Amino acid sequence: MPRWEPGARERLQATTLALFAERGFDAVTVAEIASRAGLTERTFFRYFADKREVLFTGQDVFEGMFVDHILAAPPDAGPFAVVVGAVRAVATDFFPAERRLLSQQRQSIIDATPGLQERELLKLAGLTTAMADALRKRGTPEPTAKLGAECGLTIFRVAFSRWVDGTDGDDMAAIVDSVVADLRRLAAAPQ
Amino acid sequence: MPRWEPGARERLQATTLALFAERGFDAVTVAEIASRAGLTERTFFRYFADKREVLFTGQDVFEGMFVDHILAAPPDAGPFAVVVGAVRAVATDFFPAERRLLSQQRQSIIDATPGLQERELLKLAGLTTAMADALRKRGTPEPTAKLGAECGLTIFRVAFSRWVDGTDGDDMAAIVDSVVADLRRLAAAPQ
DNA sequence: CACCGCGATGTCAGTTTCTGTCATCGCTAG
DNA sequence: CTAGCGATGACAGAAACTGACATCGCGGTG
Repeated sequence: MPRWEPGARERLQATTLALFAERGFDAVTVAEIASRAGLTERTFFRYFADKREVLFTGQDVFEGMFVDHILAAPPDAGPFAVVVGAVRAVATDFFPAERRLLSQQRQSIIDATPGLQERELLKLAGLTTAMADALRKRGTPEPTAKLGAECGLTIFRVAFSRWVDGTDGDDMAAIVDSVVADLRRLAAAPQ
Repeated sequence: MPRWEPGARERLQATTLALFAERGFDAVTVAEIASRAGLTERTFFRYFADKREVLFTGQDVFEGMFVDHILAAPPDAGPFAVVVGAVRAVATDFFPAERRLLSQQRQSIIDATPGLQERELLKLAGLTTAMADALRKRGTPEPTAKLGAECGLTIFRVAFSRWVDGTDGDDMAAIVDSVVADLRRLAAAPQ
């Protein structure tokens, strides 16, 4: 028989989510998480850089989806259209209606704790630089690449928060389209 | 004679900035800051909520400038124009050419440390919600208010980073205008 | 089969950030 | 003169992390 139960990382993550949801980020100690997962505090920190990071694993995969979509877009498409397409595609793939309750629970944990909001914002900032890099790789020049990536993030953020709220339907793609339309109308308004 | 030297807060802030610039955020302990300022660690935490917060004092004043400009705009102006006007005005008032080197030094400290970037992003997120609230107070309806505020932040961020880089001239207002033009062109492009 | 080394985990000690609580003592109001 | 206020110190302690080394199943090698 193996020396330890397998799946340490998964156990740690599950325990963490449960405890955060139950009592809030601040009231949960790493020692407690580890103990409930049948592990040691030290082992927790071998898997996760810090207590917050548990909620943000797989960010690189997420980022990669955006980047892949941007790089795979037709070469003659404009940067705004490319970014919007990537956001719509990822939004649809990554956030099906079944996932809404899970996202909602995760988001309510984050929204309740400034420290977790900070981490989320940092990850999203990483996403914009990844998108800007991808745009640049396609030939988009510099002021526009950064700006396009920021717009993409804005669209994503606004759409995601509306989707999680659940007040307007469940269709993430439709919400994205609606936000894009709002944004274009807004920026097109006469100065 | 008074029991203690006056200006504890200012001493702490000055010492902190100097030490961060000299050796980096991580290599400086709060105990050391306090000791160099002739105070105690405990007193440091009475003035600043945490070690990072020293770099972000006066954020409420900064936020207030944006809000005031938004609320003072002519009632018939569109949300995008209002936000752009506020960004341009604050940018001009708050970031004169003389301040560039100071901003540059501060920013290089922040950019060198993820923890400080997190805090900066949180403060900027607070700025957008403040701007969105101000827009709403003017009568801008909900999807647009949030979106307008996000656009304002995007413009500010991009313009500020260009200004700090110093590659294109020193005139913050001109940079803001250029970024706004880029953004409008970007969003206006055919899908 | 015996052995050896790898890899995941444990153990322990230590640093640093941050908090609660109470003591100190100039200054100011009455 | 005295009482209390307000800024600071002193101290203890929790909790988040880190570094160094020990443990020991397992898998491969001879």
